[in-house]
Amino acid sequence: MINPATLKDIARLAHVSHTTVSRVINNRPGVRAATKKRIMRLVKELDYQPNLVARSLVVKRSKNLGMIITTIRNPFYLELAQGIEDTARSFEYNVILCCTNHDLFLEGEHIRELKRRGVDGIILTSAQIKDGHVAALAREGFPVVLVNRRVLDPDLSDKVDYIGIDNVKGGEMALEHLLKMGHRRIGIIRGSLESSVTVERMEGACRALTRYGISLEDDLVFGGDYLKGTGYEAAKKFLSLPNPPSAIFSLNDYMALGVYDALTEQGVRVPEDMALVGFNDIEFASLKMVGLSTISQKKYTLGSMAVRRLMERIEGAQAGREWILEPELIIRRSCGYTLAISHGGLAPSER
Amino acid sequence: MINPATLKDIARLAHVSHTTVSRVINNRPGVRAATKKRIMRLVKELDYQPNLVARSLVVKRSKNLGMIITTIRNPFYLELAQGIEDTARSFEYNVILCCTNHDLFLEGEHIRELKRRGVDGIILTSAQIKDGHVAALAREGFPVVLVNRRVLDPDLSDKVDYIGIDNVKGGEMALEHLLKMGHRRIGIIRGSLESSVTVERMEGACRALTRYGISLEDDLVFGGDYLKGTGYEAAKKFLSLPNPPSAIFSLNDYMALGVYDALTEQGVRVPEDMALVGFNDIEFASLKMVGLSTISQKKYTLGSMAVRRLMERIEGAQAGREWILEPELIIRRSCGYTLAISHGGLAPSER
DNA sequence: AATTCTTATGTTAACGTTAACAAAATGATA
DNA sequence: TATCATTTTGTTAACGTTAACATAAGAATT
Repeated sequence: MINPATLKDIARLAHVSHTTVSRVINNRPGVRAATKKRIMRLVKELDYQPNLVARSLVVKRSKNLGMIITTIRNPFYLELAQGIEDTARSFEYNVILCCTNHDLFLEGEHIRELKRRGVDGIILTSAQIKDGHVAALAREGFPVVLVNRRVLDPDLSDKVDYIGIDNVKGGEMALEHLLKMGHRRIGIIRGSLESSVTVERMEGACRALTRYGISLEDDLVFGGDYLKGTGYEAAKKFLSLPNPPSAIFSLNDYMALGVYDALTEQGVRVPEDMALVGFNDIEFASLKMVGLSTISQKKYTLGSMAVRRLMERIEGAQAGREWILEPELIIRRSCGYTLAISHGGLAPSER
Repeated sequence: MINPATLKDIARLAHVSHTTVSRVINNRPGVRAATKKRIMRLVKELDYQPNLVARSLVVKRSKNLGMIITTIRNPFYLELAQGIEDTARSFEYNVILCCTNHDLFLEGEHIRELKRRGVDGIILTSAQIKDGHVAALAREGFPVVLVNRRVLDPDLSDKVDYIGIDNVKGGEMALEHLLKMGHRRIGIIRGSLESSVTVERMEGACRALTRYGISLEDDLVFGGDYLKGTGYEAAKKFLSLPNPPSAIFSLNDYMALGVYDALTEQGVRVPEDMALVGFNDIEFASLKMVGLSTISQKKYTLGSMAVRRLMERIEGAQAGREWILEPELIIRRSCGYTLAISHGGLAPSER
């Protein structure tokens, strides 16, 4: 591997100082046209590529940002990541990918590493409700933007940015929809309580239940980790109940995949024998053969907005803003609504 | 944001030279225990974090690697990416994520950018059969490892590393399986011919066809881009044929999703009315409600091996090796095999 | 032609590390 | 106690840039 040409190499060949070359490279004014041309020719000829690590060192900007997500396996993060990557590139930023695998310790390690690497900012989607790492970053004013999950700490609200959707409303919409269709025993599958998303969606679900005068039954709530396996186990447990639910609300779509697996295995039909509503609207949900009703959020937009906001922060903007997008109920087959309609009517409560 | 402590800060406070501090940080021998302890205490106290960009500049190693993929939307790359990320971290490497969106120009841009950033090596999954960017990297001896897709250029075979599976065999297995089950008109959906994967899998498919004395019909081959939409269009086209195929081989699973969409839309049952075999075994394929028969490859392993090999290359190993893993036929519902079995027999040709 | 203003270029230092070498301090040996 | 070997520490330069300031060369004004 040949050593790439440096500013000084070009300077020597062009009989100018390296500063002049630097000026040309960054096309700053104050260089005679002839000199500029001579230098440019050499730049082309030697295929000069500026050494960004050297530049980073002096300008104290790496044009790198860190993206911390729990696991890339969850398709939800795909679209988010795409929004982040695309938008970052449009700002000439590169993205360093970090997965925490739901491990708070690893999150800390990654943050430390990213700071050592001199990233200009971090987009973090793995925040926990009480998250010391995020708190520390926020307090020192390091540019972070939380996406999807947030920290719930009033002290921090003016020190950290957040972009997400109204999860309470989303949870409420999902449950309300099932309740409207006449379901009264509804199984709820949630992920970790350390995620604000869980708390908020549960809160929404409870609101809807309360409005219908129903209280949350312990047996009908299954807690896990937002991965497919949790959905599978939850569904199996629900089915084994003496009085199983007639509908399931899975707090994310990825777990709903597991629900489908368990139901298919036991010959339980969706939506005839069991209605199902998910959350996030991952690509899978929209497949015709699946038709998972779900609460949709604009994942790409979320990622894109997060990067844009991060850029503002890097440019010095004050922290402490938040953007809450609207969730949307997407009705497909799995909730049974379309079926009810085509059978010429809704459940009793709707008539 | 407070400026982080530097070596010199610590040196000043510890009344030693910064070199001594550097020695302690990198725990090199030749520092008195007492001095070391004094420095260590300060390191802890000030929460000193070495500036990796400064270090990179002098040691000429960034401990960063670039991962270039076509699009993170294709679930195939998820698992691959995970293998890469996990393994990279185990070597204390960070991964810079780059998506080409199937654009060769963008691939070039990314490579250039990564080199400017001083990555130690690149893992590239977006190679085209004739790929000038890869060729250039290979010729200058830059550490690259190709995964999944390769360049087909005899001049380069001793200059570039490749890790993939035997796609010819995979294609052959898929088609042979369908042929064995009695199918004689088989629609084939392929992605871009610029990908070696396409050429190889097609080659395998043809071999199987030839063995059965069948020639490839133009109408039964649909070319696209390995994304879902292609599968959808292809299936619709096949169905509109005066004499539609009885089976479809989709060269990847992601397109098979589109096939399902089209078939479901038109009320064509899988596998009763149309058998279907995919390739890659993405998570979706294994869902019980889907049961997509497919050719499996160990995606995580591929990624992991690629990183390990890249590390060897960075340490100076000679280029020019390749690893070809074995594909595996995964029989699920969509190919109709299990159905045939349960009906007490196979298609005529198998009896 | 001398003076001022402007434009073009150069010199030097800095960024935070590591590396090569030099020097000082310590311990062992005579 | 002087000498040498060894251990510990320090000095300086380098990595490839940009930034601040200084200087030189031209052009414009008197």
